[in-house]
Amino acid sequence: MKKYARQSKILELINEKEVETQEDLAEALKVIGIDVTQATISRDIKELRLIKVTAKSGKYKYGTIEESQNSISDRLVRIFKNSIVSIDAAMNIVIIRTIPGAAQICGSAIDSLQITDIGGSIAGDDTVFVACKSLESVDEIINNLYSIIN
Amino acid sequence: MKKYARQSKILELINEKEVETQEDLAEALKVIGIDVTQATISRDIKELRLIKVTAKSGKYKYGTIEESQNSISDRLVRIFKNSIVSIDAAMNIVIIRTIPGAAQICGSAIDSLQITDIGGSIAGDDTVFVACKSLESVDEIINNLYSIIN
DNA sequence: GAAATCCGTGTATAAATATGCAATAATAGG
DNA sequence: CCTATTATTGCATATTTATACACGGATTTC
Repeated sequence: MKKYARQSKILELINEKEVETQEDLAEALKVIGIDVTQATISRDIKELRLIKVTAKSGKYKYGTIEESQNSISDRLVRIFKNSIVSIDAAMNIVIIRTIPGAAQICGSAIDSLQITDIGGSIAGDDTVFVACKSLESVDEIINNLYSIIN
Repeated sequence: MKKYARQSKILELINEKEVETQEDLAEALKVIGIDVTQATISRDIKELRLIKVTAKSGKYKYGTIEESQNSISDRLVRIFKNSIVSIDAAMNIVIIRTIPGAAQICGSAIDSLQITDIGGSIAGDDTVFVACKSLESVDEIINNLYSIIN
């Protein structure tokens, strides 16, 4: 049963360097004396639940879910940036206008940020209403949102 | 700029049902009036940082990193199960024997479980030493480990 | 100890995904 | 309003990944 020793090595390898493809991985393994085909690696990767993520370079690389967690909200922030048209307020409601169809996703983005003093949000097609728990917190929340965009 | 509206829909779709391939996604989008090719979806998926995960059925499906977080340690537990040969103790050190080459990965598994009273662990090739903070906690920790295996 | 079963793997290939290039659309600058 | 620049997308295809099938070796069963 050499499978787990191999899988262990695979984890090591993808931690050490950016492995782009399963072929690459197969080659790297061959160097250290483990000789398997891409097919086997495909199966290992499935078992290990490894995922292909985009490295800083923009290239793909294999990684673990754990290590990718940092970049979670990253994604939302990026979408956020690109779809917000304006931010305004009416009493304790922050009104965010987005490009058409993007309100839902911006809503989720905001929710996932877990900003204190936000009671909740509701999103239509191009507008998100964010309910602030107090009038005092509105400005801060707006600033908070702006800071994400910039 | 219909891109973000589309990406928003993509997120909705993969939440609603198990989408296996990018082609499937393209078809589902077509149904709701969004007509794009697989190539575009590939790019969207890269931007959204969606990942292919194994659904309960064993099939692949697209998902977000967030939703896959539950299954994180899942993986480690599975490896754990399959590579542990024996668990024993010497004073405050729990000694875990694994199949050759699997000690490292088991060590990481244990670390990631964040069991209280474990000071740390060190792994060779087929043996892991787990340092318990007190003699009293040893039994409990061993039971803990056994329960994972079963 | 032969037969049946299971597991891990390679081979070959189908299936799925990523991408270079070109066209088009959106945006900005004057 | 026109031009330059940048973004978005499709098409075609290269690249990458998953898998059906077959096989060998272990393990179990009777």
